[in-house]
This record gives sequence, structure tokens and C-alpha cells, in this order.
Amino acid sequence: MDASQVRNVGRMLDSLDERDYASKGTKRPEHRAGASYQPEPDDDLSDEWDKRISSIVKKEFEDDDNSDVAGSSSGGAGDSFSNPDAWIQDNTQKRKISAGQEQEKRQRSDAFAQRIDNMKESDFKQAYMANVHGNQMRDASGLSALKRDQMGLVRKEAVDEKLYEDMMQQQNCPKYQKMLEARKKLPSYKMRDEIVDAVRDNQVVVISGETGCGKTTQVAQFLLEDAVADGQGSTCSIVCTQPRRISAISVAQRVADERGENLGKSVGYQIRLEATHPRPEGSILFCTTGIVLQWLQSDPLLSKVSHLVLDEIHERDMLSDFIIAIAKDLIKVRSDLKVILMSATLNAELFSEYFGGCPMLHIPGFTFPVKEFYLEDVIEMTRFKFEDEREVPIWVRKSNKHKDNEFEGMIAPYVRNLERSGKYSCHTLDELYKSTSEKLNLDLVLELLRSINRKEPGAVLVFLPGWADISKLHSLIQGDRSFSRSSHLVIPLHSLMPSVNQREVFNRPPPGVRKIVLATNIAETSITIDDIVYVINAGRIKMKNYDKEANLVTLLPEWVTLANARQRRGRAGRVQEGVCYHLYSRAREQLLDDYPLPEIQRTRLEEIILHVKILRLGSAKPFLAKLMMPPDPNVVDKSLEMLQAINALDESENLTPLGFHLARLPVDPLTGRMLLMAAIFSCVGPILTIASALSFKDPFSVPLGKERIVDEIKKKMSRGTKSDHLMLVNVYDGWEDAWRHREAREYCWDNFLSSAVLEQLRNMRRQFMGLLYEHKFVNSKDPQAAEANRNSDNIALVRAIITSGLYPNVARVLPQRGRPNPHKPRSIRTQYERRVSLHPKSVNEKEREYESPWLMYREKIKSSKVYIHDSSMVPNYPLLFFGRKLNYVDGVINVDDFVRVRCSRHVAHLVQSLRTQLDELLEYKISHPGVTRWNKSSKEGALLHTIVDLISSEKISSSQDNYDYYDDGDD
DNA sequence: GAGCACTGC
Repeated sequence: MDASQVRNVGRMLDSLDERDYASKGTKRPEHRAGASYQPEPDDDLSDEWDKRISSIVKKEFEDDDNSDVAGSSSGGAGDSFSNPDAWIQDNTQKRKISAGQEQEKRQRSDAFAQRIDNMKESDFKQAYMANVHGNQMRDASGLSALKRDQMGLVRKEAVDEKLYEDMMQQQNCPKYQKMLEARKKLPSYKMRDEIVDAVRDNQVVVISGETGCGKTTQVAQFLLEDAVADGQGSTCSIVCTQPRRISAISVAQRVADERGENLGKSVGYQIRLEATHPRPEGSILFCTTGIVLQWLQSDPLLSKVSHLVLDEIHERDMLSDFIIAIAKDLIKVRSDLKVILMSATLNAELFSEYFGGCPMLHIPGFTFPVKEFYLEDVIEMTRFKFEDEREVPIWVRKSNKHKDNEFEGMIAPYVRNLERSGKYSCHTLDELYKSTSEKLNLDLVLELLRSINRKEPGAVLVFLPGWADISKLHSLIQGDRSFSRSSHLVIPLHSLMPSVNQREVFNRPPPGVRKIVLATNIAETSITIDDIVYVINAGRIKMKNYDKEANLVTLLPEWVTLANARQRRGRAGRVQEGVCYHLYSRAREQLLDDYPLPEIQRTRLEEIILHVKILRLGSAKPFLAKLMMPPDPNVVDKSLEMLQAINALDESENLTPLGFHLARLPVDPLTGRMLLMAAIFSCVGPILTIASALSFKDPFSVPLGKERIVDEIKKKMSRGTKSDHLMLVNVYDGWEDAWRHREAREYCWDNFLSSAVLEQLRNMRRQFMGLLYEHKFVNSKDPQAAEANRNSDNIALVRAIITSGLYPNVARVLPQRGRPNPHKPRSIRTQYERRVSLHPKSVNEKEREYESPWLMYREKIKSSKVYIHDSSMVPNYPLLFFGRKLNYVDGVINVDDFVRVRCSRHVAHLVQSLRTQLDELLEYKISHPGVTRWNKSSKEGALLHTIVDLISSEKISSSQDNYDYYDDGDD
């Protein structure tokens, strides 16, 4: 802050308590719902808030000369100079003085009541109170406390008749008849009566079956046809969930075809931002699991659903597991609701047991037989020779010690057995005795591909762990003369490559050409290639995991599970008999786990906890403990702590008003907070883009071999901002611009962008803006609305809003030691990791000069190193205004014991005063949603103007002086 | 110097 800024801020702060409002002391009109709402001037500042601000400002300026701003002399630095996060502090203080638990409980509910009392009457207050009270009741008395306030499924005889006649007519139509012939060939069709009877006689049924049995397309149809034939069509409304958007659409289309209809009659689908709804009665809706989760917010009993079919639940994704637990409670209240759980055969019992041993039906699958070979067979076949163990450096051998034990204990004895059997050659046995035979070896894959080359025609699918291996194997094949371009079509397949959206991978190649697909586990479930005959299972899979000890997300290759191996094998037998090569021995197979850990045990739980809260399912821990395979309670605690730290939950685990907003936004809590702040600070445009890209995916699509070029494009698009997030804003704005000039296609092509992703981002921006409008933070649904964008061109402010969203994900670029070296990456650390690296895809990875040492990031993942995947350089003020707890000691402002900024006591004092008031204002705005008014004569306007002016005036280069002194660099 | 895969009224 320079001298004139200090004067201005001081004047502004002084004026806050001198200002008198015409409306002061008079009762103000209440907020009204609906689009016509126009806020009265100063409507958002209650008398009480007014008084509070005044007293704080007054007190601090009176005490200016004799108070210790640093607060360090009293030892309670945090108390006198801290973020007045009123709720947390209220509760903590009350906790300190309360003696018994009962008293504490009363105190807490007093604090809660106080908080509610302080809120002005509004639609928001009503909705908020209803939620929190509902949750507290649910805690005590369970779901049955919910009253069924509307009957969703009322029988209408006229409709029943009409549906019946329609069906009769439909069944006589030749198109339907023809499709029926095909349906009758499916294994599931032969079990039609059993399925219908089981569902009729039981509330919950598990149906298991392998791919090709037709359960996904048939079961819902059987149930619908039975209901209509029975004259009950009007009360039959079937919802069938799918884990993926694409399968929801394609299954719906397929079923409509089978019925000789277009989508929108008896069959429809709904996914995020896209739907073709079927008629309301006598119908089937295919939707993603997330859609049902969102319905539950407004209709906790799913009162308009007669049959809930949960498909593909063996995949154990988090949302399926969560909805299964909700369904288990739901059936107690909805005795008329039928739940059908559909899974692969392997773990069907688990689901049945969870529902008290409900009946299970098994549908045999229909696939062609697949012959399986293991590593020993592949070596025998190819005469492949592994690297000698002696060639492996000693330190690598040592670091693999425990693996060696597994090898010595299980693999070696197995090979000795093989030796006795005499089935394999000495060469093979020698190779198997090498522990290097257990490493992923791309030369072996290449050798195997060569030998497949000599076999009958048929496409090959190779399962590899990730991008690097796909890339290496691709190069090996291209450089090998036995794979001529004219007779081989090699297609890499990875979610970040453009090939996933191209037809080529599905097409049958011309005669004489062999298709070889190099894929990740994307080809296990998401992408199905029909003409595969040979599968190579390299045996490894990358999975995201949460390491709770290190509090780190990891992405590391692991052995596949038997379930993965089975699924991979199945990919070979879709059109004819197939062959599957597993690149591990039969002994290793014995050591593989049966299934992957369910997703809920591998991730942090912040979002799912907010779902528990918004769905009024009571306390997080007891509810999550009811899941089929509950998450680790310590991880629940960690996630609860995080939600309390960002002030989304209070000490009693109630949603705060902020938490209530965050839980209703379809994004993770940090992104949600960024959106709310963007609305309050009127810079929605860029933040809508950033939030969309963070919660969906970045729009770049990188062909193999073009990595460098794409890196350069990103760097250029970042225009020197040193921010991946602002780079995305430029990319998106450039696309919108190109769109207006009808050049979007060229723009995407030239810049390696996916237009499908950009279109989804555009829709998500609209959706987010719509939600901010519904929640009354902006007064237009249009992402371009002038009022909500008055500060969108202020890059410094946008950086601050990024900070407010992503905090506490902040890293520090350490000062360089000695002479600057442009080739050496700068050392970076976070509060808890001494050393992290910028991911090479980040525009900052090659950056050596940082005008400010602070980088905000969204994702930090441990793979080969601990990588920060995305980053934005931000200056000091955003951290002072949007960090958590401030503290001033010895000429340094300290934010949460990590961020430190040198400044004079006087400036520190001003910052603290501003910060105190900003927090009060934000708390008020969050609990009294309304459009920000920037009129400087309003208190809100005066304060926000001052803060925005300060943030935008900070010369980013000057902050260099503020951190060079701070030399705890430990690189 | 590197990115398993999904999803949201």
C-alpha cells in the first residue's frame, strides 16, 4: 500500500461508521421471490450489522495508538488479529466454557438458534432452516419422520386403458415384431417370466448377468409390458440408472428402437444438461446416477418412481454405492417402491446380503469362448528373454525387497512345480525364475504382437496402464519392420487423446489390415470395440487412491484385480471366439485381489458429506457407516474438518448458509465457493469458465506425438499471465469469438481443442449462471450480463477470486540460491510438502521468473513425484483477503502460518480492519443472498470498491521485496 | 518432462 492508498483506505473506514442511511431505523421491505425482485437501496445492511461494523471500526481506530496490532505480546495472536469467522469462534468459545455434554449441546443449539435469529426473513432463510431442522430430526428418528406430502403414483383407469390399447396396437406393428424376434434370442428373454414374478413378489431383487445377456435393455421393458398388460400402466414409472452419460443415451435409443418408437414416447433419457423425457406414465427413463441424486434433493421419497433399476452396480462407483444405501432406507417408507439391482455375476451375493438376503436371479451370458494364456505360455511361444537381474541396479533391487519376498514366497515355488511337470522348456523356466519377469515389459508385448501377426486375422486390443506406455509401445511398433503401415492400423486410445471421439476405432479395417488398439482401462467399460479377437492384458492398472497418512491423492500403477482381468478377457469374445494373453504367471494370478476397492474407499469425502447434509440424512459418520463397504472413519473426520475449515459446516456438523449454497451447486465445494465469490464481486464471466473446466475437464485433446506443440499453444494462450486458469479463460473466449465468426472448427483444429468439451463448458457456464440466478446472487441468467460482469476485465480481481475459491491450496516458489539458472526448475513447496513439482502440462512448468511467489492450485497428485497439475500465480493481497487466519508478528503478516508478507504495522492494521469487515459482509451476503450494488454511497459498495481498488493496484513486481527476506528455503 | 476412468435438477 502506498501513502495515498493508506490515506484513502483510512478515510473509507472512517466514513463507514459516520454514514447515515435514510432507511436507518425503519423496517425494510422483505426480499421477494421471483424475477421481478428489485432490491431497495441498502436493503442488505441490517441495523444490527450496521452497528456491528461501526463498533468494530470505531473501536479499532480509537485504540490505534495504544493497542498492539500484532497481538503477539498477549500471546493470543490469533485471537486479536484473526479472521473473525464468527460461527466457528462462537462455537469454540462456547465449547470452552461448557462443562457437561448436555450443557454443551444446549449451548450449541443456542448458537444455532442465535444464528437463525440473526438472519432476516427470506425465502433463503426458510429453505435453509427447513434443511437444517430436517437434518436434526432425521438424526433422531430416521427417515420415517418424513411425511409423504404428495402422492406421485395415482392410478388413472382411463390412462391404464389407453396404454393397454396402445401396446396391443404396437405389438401388431411389423417393425416391433421384427425387433421382437431379435429380442427373443437374448438369454434374458428366456427368463422374462421369472424376472417379472420375482419383482412382483419381492421389493428388492438382484439380477446378475454377464455382458451379452441383454439385462440392461430387457428388464425394464419386461416390467413395463407386464404392468400395462395388467392394466396398471398409469402407475408404472421406471427409472434405470447408468454410471455413464453415453450409456444412458445409447441404451435409451436402443430400447426405443426395439419398441419401434422414437425417443420421447415410452422411453426417454436424462443426463446433465440434456434430456428427452418420456411420457409421464407407463414409461422408462434411462438416466445417470447423478441425476437421481439431484432429484432426491427436491423429492426425497422419489414419489414419482415405481421401479428403481440400478444398473452396473458391480463397478462400485461412489454414486451407485451411495444411492444403494439411500434406497435401503427408502424402501422402508416406500413399501410400493421396487428396487432392482443389476450387476455382473461376480459380486452379486454382496448386494443380496446387503438387502437381507433378497432373491437373486442369474441370467447366463452369451459370449464366444475365449482361450486364455499366461506369461509362461507367452514366453514359451515367443522365446522371449528378460533383462538379467544383475543388470538391474542394486538400489532398485533393494527398494523392491518386499516384492522380492512375494516373488520368493509364491512365484519361485510355482516355477519349481512347473519344472517337475515338464510342460515347459528350460528357457521358459529360466526366464520365469527372474524377478524381472514380473515387470511390465513393452518389448515382450511387441514380441507377442509379432507372433499374433502370424495368426488368423482379427483386431488386437492391448491394455496398458497409461499414456507413457501407450506412447512407448506405439513408437516401438512404428519402428518395427514387421508392422508395415499398409497392413496395420495402430490406434492409441486414451481419454485425453482425440481418437476417443473418432469412428476409426470402431470401424472394421479393410481386408488384409490388422487393427491394433493400444488402450487404457477406458476400453474396459467406456469404449466397446466389437471386432476384437485378441486381447493382451499387460496386468497393470492406474488408479487414484487417497493416502490418508500422507494426506495425498496418488495415481500409481498397480496389479489388476481378477475382476479387471475377467472384464478385459471378455472384450475378446464379442463377435467370434477369441484369445486373451495375460502377461503375468498363473502364480501371480493367485495373488491378485478379487475386486478393486470401491471408489468410496479411495477418495476424500467432502462432496459426499455435503450430499448427506443436503439430503437430510443426519450425521455424516453414522450414515456413511451404513454403506455396503463404509469409508474409513478417519477419512470421514478429515473431510469433516476440511468442511468446517472452509466454514461449510459448523462445529455441530450443521450446514452453514455457505454450506447450504455449496451443497446445492453441482460442483465440489472449492469450485462452488469460487462461483459465489465471483457473483458477489461481479466478475462471473471468467470464473464461470474456470469453474466449468475444473469440474468437467480441460478442452485440450492431444494426439500422440503432439505433446510439445500443445504445450506451446497453451503457453501462447496464457499470454504471460502465468496462470493455467486464465489460459483456459483465453481459450474459451477465443472459441466464443471464433464461433461468432463461424471459424470454430478451424479454431479447434488449429489449437488441438475438443469442440464437444467446449460445448459442454458453454452449457455448464449457463447452468452455473442459472443457479446463481436462482439463488439470487445475480439478477440475470445470462453469463454475459453486464452487471454481473462489471469487473470481469479486471485480471487482478479474477486472480483474487481464483484465490478465494482454491484456498488453502497454495504453494510457494522458493527464492533462488546463488546465480539464477534458467535451466533449473524453481523449487516449490506447500505447507506440508517440502518439495512439489509443477506438472509438465502446466503453462508454468518452464517458468523461471515469478513476480510473486504464490501459486494457487486445484489438484496435487503423487505419481512419479508430487505434482501440482494446474496453477495460477497470485500476489499478496488476495491471500490476505481470502486466506483463513491472519496474524501479525514482527513486521510480518502471517496467513495460516504459511503465507507471510512483510508490511508496516499501520498497513497491517488497515488490512485487518478491511478484512474484518469483508468477512462480515461476505457472511451477511451469503446468508442474505442479493445482487451486489457497487454504488459507492452504500456501505457495501464503499467497502468492496476499496478492496477491489487495492487488489487491482497491487504491483505484482513489488511483492518480490516482500518475500525475499523470508529465507527458510530448504532446497 | 507427463495426463486410470467417471459424474451433477
